[in-house]
Amino acid sequence: MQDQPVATTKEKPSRKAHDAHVDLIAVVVAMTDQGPGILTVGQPNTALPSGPFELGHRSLQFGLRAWVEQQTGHQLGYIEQLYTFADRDRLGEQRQQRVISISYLALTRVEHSAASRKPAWRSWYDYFPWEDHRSGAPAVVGDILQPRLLAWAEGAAHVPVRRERRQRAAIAFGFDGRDWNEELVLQRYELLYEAALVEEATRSEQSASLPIAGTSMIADHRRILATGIARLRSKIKYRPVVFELMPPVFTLLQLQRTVEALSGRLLHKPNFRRLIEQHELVEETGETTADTVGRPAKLFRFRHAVLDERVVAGTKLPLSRA
Amino acid sequence: MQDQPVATTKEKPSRKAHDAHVDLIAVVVAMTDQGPGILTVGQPNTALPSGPFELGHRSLQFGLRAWVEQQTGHQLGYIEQLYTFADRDRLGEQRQQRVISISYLALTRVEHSAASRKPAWRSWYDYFPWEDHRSGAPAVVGDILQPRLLAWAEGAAHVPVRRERRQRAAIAFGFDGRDWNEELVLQRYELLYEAALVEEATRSEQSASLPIAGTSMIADHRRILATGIARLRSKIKYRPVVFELMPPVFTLLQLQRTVEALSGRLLHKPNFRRLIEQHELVEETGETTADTVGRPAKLFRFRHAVLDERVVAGTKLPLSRA
DNA sequence: TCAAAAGTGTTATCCTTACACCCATGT
DNA sequence: ACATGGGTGTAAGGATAACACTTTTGA
Repeated sequence: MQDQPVATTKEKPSRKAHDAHVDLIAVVVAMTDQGPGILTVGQPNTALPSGPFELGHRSLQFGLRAWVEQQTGHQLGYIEQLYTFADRDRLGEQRQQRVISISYLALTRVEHSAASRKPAWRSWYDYFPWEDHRSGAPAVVGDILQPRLLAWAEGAAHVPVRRERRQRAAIAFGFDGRDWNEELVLQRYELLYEAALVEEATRSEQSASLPIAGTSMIADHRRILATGIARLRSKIKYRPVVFELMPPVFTLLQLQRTVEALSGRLLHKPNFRRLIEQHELVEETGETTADTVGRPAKLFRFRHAVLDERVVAGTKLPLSRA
Repeated sequence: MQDQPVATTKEKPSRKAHDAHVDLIAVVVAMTDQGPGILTVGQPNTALPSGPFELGHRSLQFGLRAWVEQQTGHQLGYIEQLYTFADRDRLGEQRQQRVISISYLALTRVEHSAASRKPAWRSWYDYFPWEDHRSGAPAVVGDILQPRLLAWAEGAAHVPVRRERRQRAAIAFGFDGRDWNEELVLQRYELLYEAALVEEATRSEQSASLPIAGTSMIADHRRILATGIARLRSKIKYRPVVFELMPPVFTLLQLQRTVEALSGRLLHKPNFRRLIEQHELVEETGETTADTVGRPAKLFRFRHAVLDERVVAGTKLPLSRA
């Protein structure tokens, strides 16, 4: 590594002029009794843990860990980067400055210890009630969102724009008999934002419009949360990340319930079990549950060896024989 | 959007203390006559286009476009974010400052115009010669990299570390009869870096060690390039991004050659054609090529409609019937 | 006629999906 | 007995992979 990491062919203007403030933001996910939980801060639980990146931080990830620990008392395990974006910020005077926000997705387990600090876990469906399709499509989708989105679409001045809005809404929310796609979390939030159906969209306006859908969050934290949920819903399909959320030992139904909570959809039990066992993701412990009801279930643990053996995902390109 | 985008529960220290310099770096890919090309700058073509994010830039992406255009004369189309990382930088005096690097992947076409400025395209296999398996595994892998990597593995003090190094190398490079996985570009580069087989790894050392494998780049640009290639090799499998690199009209063989160039592997022609046509990614133009040799081929164009209709990828979870 | 590339047919195999059914335990 | 959850069998359908083969052009 060099001291001057970027040498462009052009002149380098004086640096101070465009230096930026860097914020780290965490979407921390764990399974709670109330469903898929995210770690929140602030009094009405409307913010994600976050804080500025400081010179004392050894790296971006260390800075993130430090802030989350300081603000919630929770220690992070698995972390991956989500997205980086920039906004204009205003300093005390007239001068403007940049704010760079670097967001991360973290997966952990809740500690049931009697620790001094109780981290504030909230179900992510509090913020995105339209995302939980485990009991079929929620009423809010057909009763409220669909008519409002269509009204918004028809409100466009030009025909092609109307058509495009209708189509985007139909794809994102599964209107007109289309399938629900649980991965389109961000697209759905963005549509609701554009249609001013979420509180965040009406902040800059004078129009004290009707905040309709779900609990809102400060700044753009809910958009970041949407990004995190989308990433996780996509990733559980091709990489064994669910196990970061599971206790060391679990039954297959517990595993299934977790995947269902994350994806917001019900799964087919026999086929789910075969899928897991066929991929050799788990191994029996030999124990069974002393469950209160029903036949005792075998207990399993994650086969950590799979992380070494395979790289999990397969091809999809029709390779020719070597 | 609010002016103060992040409100933590903690005190906010004075800002200037930890403000950071922000750099934008682009991995710009296009198909050239010499294979998969990346856009380079600098005299021996050892740098990616890059520049600082400035207050005048409307957004990160606009800043990136501006720098690439200014440094290479090339206009960008498709852009996606790759990764953000941080390094410590030294200012003039003793004071340290942060440098945040935000990297992007861009896909374009080369312009065959007689423009004043000729952008400097280089085959990415100049920098990663071990990644091209279109004519089978390159000699360098078996002749040089394998013995050196094994020597490096055996150089570890402890047995478990030796074992782990051997296994990582075997998985990444397909030793011991394992399949080659073209997506592990970054893992391979990191292994070679750890084993000090790339020039970048020997810079801080006094040891004027032997730079073995491929053309090196300044700072960590080659690592960023590896990240971009890996992302692209992965993405062409589940999203129709190849077409960003194709001319408006093309034959199926040209399309196949492009995918082969990107993935570094040969594909099975009949099955490739069926795959493309089955997914309805293209439509015939009605024209055929006036090709110099062989039977004239039908010309196709990308069906842009697929971007609206489907979201392309399928499920992978065993959903229960609604 | 031959080389080179375009293009079609067909089969074996694997994975996914759906349906039907049996097992073990507590109340 | 029956409710609840655990667990197995199997067959249809689709996608993939491998093989063999025909077609159309220019040299």
